[in-house]
Amino acid sequence: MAAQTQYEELVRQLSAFSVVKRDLGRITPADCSPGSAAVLALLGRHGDMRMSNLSELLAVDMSVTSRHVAHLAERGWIDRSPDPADKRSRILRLTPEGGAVLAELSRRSVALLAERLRDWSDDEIGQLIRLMTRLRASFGDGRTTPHRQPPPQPPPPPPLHETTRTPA
Amino acid sequence: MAAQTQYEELVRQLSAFSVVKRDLGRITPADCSPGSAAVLALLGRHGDMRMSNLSELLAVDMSVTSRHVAHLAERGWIDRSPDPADKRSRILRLTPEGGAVLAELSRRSVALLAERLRDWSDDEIGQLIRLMTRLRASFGDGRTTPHRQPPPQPPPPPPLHETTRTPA
DNA sequence: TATTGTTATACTCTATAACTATA
DNA sequence: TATAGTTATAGAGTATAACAATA
Repeated sequence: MAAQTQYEELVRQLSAFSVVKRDLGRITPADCSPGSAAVLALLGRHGDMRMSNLSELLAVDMSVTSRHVAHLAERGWIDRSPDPADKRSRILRLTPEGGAVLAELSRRSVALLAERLRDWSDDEIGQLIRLMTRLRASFGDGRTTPHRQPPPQPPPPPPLHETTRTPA
Repeated sequence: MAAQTQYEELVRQLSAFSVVKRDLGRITPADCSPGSAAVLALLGRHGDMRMSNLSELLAVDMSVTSRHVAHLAERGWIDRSPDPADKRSRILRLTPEGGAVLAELSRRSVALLAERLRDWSDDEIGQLIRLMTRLRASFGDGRTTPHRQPPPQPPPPPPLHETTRTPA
């Protein structure tokens, strides 16, 4: 059980943390909002999936996911094919064009982080990732989510879809 | 220099981290948005200050601060008195009513965190706070310019344009 | 001329609710 | 009846730009 001061400090850090996200969100390519970028990244990382699955990974309502996906589909960056097993569902898939956008996106964010985290050691970054992952699990789990994931496991970068990953 | 995989994983964590903030933002008292709550917390923590100072602590544009502050002032939770030393400035001060709201706010957020972080040790929480603080510093500090920097990039013209979603 | 703060405007993200089409 | 997904609407956060008052 932590001290109250610690909790209040954590609240403060969380409250002010948006600045990091905002900064990172500025590098998205034209016509690709940070929200859409997150969709591309998840599709590149986990491969094809359904709306509901994506929605869960994004931890937002499906209506939100739907809009981001529609935006990307309009630009030809992802594909929505009907699920033969359930005609209500649609399978989302990154297109080659979407893969290119994702690659550029990835390049830019890695470049930004490499510059910002110049002074960080691998171990420190690893610790931060681990703790953030765990915090998300502590929050996202016990509530709205009808689905539990084995939490403290930053999913290893899974296989990318064909033309997706930045080769660099 | 960290591995690219680490950077990409960190991007993923940052992208998904909003869920924690959203969850925490749900506990604010009536008429007090998360943004306004942050203002109350900073005034309670640092004492009286000017708009510009508050704006810097919040790490948002002063126009944003101005709106939050106006909201709180309308409710009598903070006070805006003219600065005798500089008539352009206004000194912000928490009122007793504002202090009460802040106390309730604090109570609720601490309660929420205590529940969510049931399994965390003091040390782990301390580490998370330390790393988040450092990450914020790495981002917010090096450059006060929240603007696009065309810095060390005289690179091969990528297939995508710079982000210009919110042009002049 | 530069700075402090306010206001108007616009854009993104989000959830809720109503709706459709399947199951 | 319940579920997958879409759309409309509303609320919060933010930045930019134009403006007022003062330095």
